[in-house]
Amino acid sequence: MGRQPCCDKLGVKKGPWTAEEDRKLVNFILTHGQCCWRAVPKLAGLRRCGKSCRLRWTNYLRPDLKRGLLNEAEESLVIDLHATLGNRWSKIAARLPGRTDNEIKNHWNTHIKKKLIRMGIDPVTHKPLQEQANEQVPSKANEQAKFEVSNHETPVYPCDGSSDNFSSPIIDNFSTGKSPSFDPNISSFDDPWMNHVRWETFLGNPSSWNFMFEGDRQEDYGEFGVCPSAGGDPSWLFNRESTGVESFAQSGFGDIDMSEFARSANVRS
DNA sequence: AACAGTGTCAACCGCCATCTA
DNA sequence: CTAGATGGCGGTTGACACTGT
Repeated sequence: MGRQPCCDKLGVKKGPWTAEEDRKLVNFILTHGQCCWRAVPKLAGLRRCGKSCRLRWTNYLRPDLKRGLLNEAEESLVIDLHATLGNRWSKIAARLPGRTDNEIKNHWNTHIKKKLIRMGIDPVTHKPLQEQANEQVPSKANEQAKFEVSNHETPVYPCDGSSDNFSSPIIDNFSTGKSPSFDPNISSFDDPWMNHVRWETFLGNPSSWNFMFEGDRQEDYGEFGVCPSAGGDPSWLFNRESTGVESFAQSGFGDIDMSEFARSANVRS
């Protein structure tokens, strides 16, 4: 009846992942693709729960991830999207190529929330904080907020639909179906790893999957795994059926013509 | 130098909708 | 049809780093 449990609770390791575990997981996924997470730990030789493997992959190891803090455009976009979507981080993340829901959630809680409060905006409702605050003698925080608003390079737009004049290049791009932060003609990957695995490199030339990490990742990982199989078939990147959701190539490079993508990678669609 | 307080973020927890035997 | 597993999601935690006293 039903399915088998996702993992044997006994003997399952928890806590931070080691470089060795990361290497095993990445090697496994590059070889077999994202399929049944329940089977991943066993097949990859990991004493981890499948759920933990999925999380580690999606939040940290996926090659299409951007690293580092969100830039101003991304931050503004998150604020705009949060105004309409609320705490649906996965939905918000889907609009920001290379960013994960966890990352956005963390950034919201540690940076944006405080920034909005300093600016006198309720981070939940996106409306100005209570009128009583305005009636009080301007506090230091309010003065600071005014200063920040007047000096903010990326204006904070009203998000409650109250302004008919509201126009954001970011949101405008969405209305036309264009991603605001990803231009396939320009390398938007400031991460050395991502630069290396840019599609024209690793899809067009799968043998290039053998590489060394650069910069700070090198000491953690050393030599990366090999290209999936001798043939280097990257079709798993496009295998929607296997996961039931968009693979990372599709979700991460959402605006690229994936049929062209697939053709160049000799992948059956 | 030692300690406390604060910030950051990776990872876990628990819930829920969906899937499947 | 149903019980139970899976995958996904949002909330929370805890370890570590950093800063202030």
